Amino acid sequence: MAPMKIATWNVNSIKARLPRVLEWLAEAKPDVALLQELKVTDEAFPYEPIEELGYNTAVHGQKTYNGVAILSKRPIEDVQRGLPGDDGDDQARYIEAVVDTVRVASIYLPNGNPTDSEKYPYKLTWMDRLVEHARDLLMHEEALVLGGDYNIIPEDRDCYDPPGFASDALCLPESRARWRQLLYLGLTEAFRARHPDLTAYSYWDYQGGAWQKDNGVRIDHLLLSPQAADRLGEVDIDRTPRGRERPSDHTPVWCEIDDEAL
DNA sequence: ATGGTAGGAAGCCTA
Repeated sequence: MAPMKIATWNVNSIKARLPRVLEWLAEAKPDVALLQELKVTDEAFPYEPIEELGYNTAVHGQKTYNGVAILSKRPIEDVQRGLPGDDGDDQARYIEAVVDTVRVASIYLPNGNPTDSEKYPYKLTWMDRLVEHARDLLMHEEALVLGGDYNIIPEDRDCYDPPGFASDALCLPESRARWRQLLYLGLTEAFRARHPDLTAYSYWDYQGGAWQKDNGVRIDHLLLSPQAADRLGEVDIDRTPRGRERPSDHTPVWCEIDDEAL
């Protein structure tokens, strides 16, 4: 079998972005696509044109805000909606499922700005819950890919203007400490593992000509369990969709998971 | 220059 290509993309409204998503699926042909910020309910998700391209779908939608999905050319099994750890949290930011030999999740981690609002502590406690859930998942000792918009700039070199972002929720020490907690569990960040010295971004603001100036940040990530990291093939950021008409402000990040060794 | 742009909802919020 060919390697499994797994991509993550914050589409910023699946309705507004449908032409961009369809052409990207047809061109990039990911086996699994982890989407975030759908901004639609489950009922309003555009299943038909996506299924016509050969994708199965698992959606955890929400009106106006949030919403995540898993698209897969192979069957989707054992779908789990919502991040465990707080039954009172009704924001649709997490969906998990098994595809072939790999467990995958599509994650839309809270932004956390402004930091003097309740949004910042929500981000931090959400990350605490993610750390706890990742710890549970790693106990299974299986191939696991946690992909999504983490709203975390891991290091200053992942940002075009570190001083300008120093007090941003994407960079603050409490946010980065929780990001490192995920890494300390034994998760491997795919892009940095494959490209130790590269500067590359996955998000550019719509404002101020950020794309044209390459004023970007790298906040979309793929975190791999040891069993997935052992099978890691190529990793890259596909800048093409960001340069098109009516783009998302994010662009896809993808990796290959090779077949299991015999 | 505490602006600017995009999306969705409904005349503001989120990013």
